[in-house]
Amino acid sequence: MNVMQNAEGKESSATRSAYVSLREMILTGKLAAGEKLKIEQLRTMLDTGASPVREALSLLTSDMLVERLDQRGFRAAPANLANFQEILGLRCALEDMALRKSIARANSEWEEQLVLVHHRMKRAGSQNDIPVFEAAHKAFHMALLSNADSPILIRYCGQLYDLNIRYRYLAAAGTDYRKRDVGAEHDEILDAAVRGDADEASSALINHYRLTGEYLTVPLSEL
Amino acid sequence: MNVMQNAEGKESSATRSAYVSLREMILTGKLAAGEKLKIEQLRTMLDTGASPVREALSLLTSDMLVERLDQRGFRAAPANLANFQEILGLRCALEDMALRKSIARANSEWEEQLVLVHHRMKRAGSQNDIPVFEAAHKAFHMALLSNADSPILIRYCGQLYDLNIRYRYLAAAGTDYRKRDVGAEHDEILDAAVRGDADEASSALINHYRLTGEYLTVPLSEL
DNA sequence: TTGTCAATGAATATCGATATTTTTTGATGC
DNA sequence: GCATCAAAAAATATCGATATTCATTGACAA
Repeated sequence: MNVMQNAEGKESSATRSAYVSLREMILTGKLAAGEKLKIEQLRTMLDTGASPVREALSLLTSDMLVERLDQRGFRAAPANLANFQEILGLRCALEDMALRKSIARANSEWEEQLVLVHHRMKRAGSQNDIPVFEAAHKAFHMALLSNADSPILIRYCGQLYDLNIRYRYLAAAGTDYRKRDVGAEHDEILDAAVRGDADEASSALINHYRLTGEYLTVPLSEL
Repeated sequence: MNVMQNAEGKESSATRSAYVSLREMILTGKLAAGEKLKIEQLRTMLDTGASPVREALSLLTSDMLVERLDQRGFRAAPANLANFQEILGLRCALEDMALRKSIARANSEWEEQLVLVHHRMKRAGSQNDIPVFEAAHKAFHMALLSNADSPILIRYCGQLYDLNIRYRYLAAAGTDYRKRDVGAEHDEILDAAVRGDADEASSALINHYRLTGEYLTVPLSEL
């Protein structure tokens, strides 16, 4: 008894379950930015012991989603406009680096992977399945960088991606994407990447981020 | 009873003590790269309970000094030449960014801080007090970046600095610094930074790293 | 009023024991 | 010999209880 299972039915530890759940709750804002995270409260919430909760929170520290205050427990990482803008700027710089490295090492296998992941994202988008689209969207962006042969850089980009997601949820109420054709932006990035045009791909990617940034800055300025 | 104390006599938690000790042991190679980290072994080694050890190891995951294998415990992060070269390259890119931002926002307070920290480093160097010099050296390099107003970038640079230190220890046996005048390299960086010459400061800094990289690559190529 | 301090309540951190999982060992059959 | 699989051993992961620390409250004195 007491064996945890993940989505695919594979067994998983209580710590990992807690990690995944807490991560989700922080990213989507179910646990608010800056909020104190009490062990007991989370323990009952997730129906598990204190040890897995503490360990999961310690792990979330890596992702900059949780802060650890010595002898004073944990809290969800605070959110504010300056932090958002820093994340946006770093993403542009680091993903530019990673994308250029990826393109410099381009091969047909990577290009095929890109096309595939892009197709899945489009399909999920047309079916209006938000959670699936979100996963596919991240997969697409990470696939663009995946060929850079630089695990640490990829790790940083992934972290920043998630931190950015969080602000999307924070600003969700005031956001209006209607004036944007996000699909076209993605197409442009994909085309340039497959074509091997690093400058074009990078500027399309950065443009994609800057636009998102502008959309989010207004609602976030109230933080 | 059972109150932990840190160097300054201030109280500290068992988890923090374990974190600091384990970090030190991994950075200096007392715990070898790739080595399995058994809880029981560390528990007796640090004379503390299993919970603080586990939590400390989870925290060290943030720093990429420890890997967590689900249901299979922890291990010290592996080390190899490719990893070292990635770290070196990323340091050059990220510290270049941070240094330029720092210089762009230069003010007299920051410049004074630089001069002060540089002085302390020189003094420690002339006194041949290795541990103090190491701390002062890190303080100098971080001070160069500290004015960038970009906490996440600083965090990344600090992580990469520590990861790099680890390779210095790994390669220590075969390293020979005699042909280098590291002090002069530092002076050059400081001068350019205080002068506000970003291009000069950045190239001096990168040169400093590249030289270190060359010195270390030979002994590390046996890994 | 304001500041200090002790007492109380709440939450964190840690321990020791146990359940669970992985790894090793060794017996068995091919 | 070599693969397979069950039992034993080792290590991890988790629980429940307790010790420790932090936060709050209210009395008392300046």
